[in-house]
Amino acid sequence: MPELPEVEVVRRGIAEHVVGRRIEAAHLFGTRVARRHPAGPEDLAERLSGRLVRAADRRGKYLWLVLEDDEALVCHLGMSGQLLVESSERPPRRHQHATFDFDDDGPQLRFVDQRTFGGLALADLAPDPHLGSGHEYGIPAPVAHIAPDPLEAAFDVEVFTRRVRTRRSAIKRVLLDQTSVSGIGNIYADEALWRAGLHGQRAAQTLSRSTVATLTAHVQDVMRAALAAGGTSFDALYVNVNGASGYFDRSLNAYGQAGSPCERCGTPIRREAFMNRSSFFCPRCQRPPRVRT
DNA sequence: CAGTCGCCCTGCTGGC
DNA sequence: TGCCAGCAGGGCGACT
Repeated sequence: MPELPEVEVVRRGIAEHVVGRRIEAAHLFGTRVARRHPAGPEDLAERLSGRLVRAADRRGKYLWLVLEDDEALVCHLGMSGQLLVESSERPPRRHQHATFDFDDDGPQLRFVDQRTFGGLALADLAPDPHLGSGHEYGIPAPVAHIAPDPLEAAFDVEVFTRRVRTRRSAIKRVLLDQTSVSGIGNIYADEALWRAGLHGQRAAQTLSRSTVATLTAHVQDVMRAALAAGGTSFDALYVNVNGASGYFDRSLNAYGQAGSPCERCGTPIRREAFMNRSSFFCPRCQRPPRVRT
């Protein structure tokens, strides 16, 4: 399940192996992969051919290839998407939904996605309203609605704190809301909450400024640690651009650890349903609120 | 408008 | 052994 660190690992791979190359031909298989591209897969493939890839950029879990003429190929990996750089001589991958050939003799780029929550679209780039964001080519239109992620220059902890303290919903819900802060999924939400000793169902608006600051720092720390380890992997669905799995999953303290002793206090980690998915937490370090939000 | 919910999809797992 | 329900879950449209 690629979240921010995993997507960043993929972005770095694209920057190294794809940026600076010119697309000779794009091939899209099926219609679902281009469902966010209103003009359809044929239009997308046609408009990508001949385009130079100038840069690889990212905000949260959205990744995009900067093309010429202020346009970008926006890519979301969904739950199981992979971008693979490998020879076109190799047999097609199972669940391979797109391939990109370049006008050199190098390997092709492949988009592979088992559960098909991911997708590709061509979009206009517009200047980022966030000051000094570091996104020199701008932000694609389909990404404009999400908030900066915790690892980018445009992220403002003051803005995020104000947002949290006006929200009537549970803090975990706010962490997962990409319009409040982007890049956090179920795994890193649970990990950051565990590190902060906060239960995910605590009402966001009851948290003090310093508690939000601490939580934010834990989000940043756990993501940096995952990034340093090359991303998290569980079932080999996540593979980086060269096909190598990450290994940060060995360091998870909460997510997926139901029944295992908490690293801090030894109490068994508990799993509970929340928002139609699972939450993992230590019932001693992360006291549930009296009134659940 | 803030908040919440259900659906999209495939493969693996566990229970009977 | 085989079958099927349940689970994994990001994002978005459709509601209240």
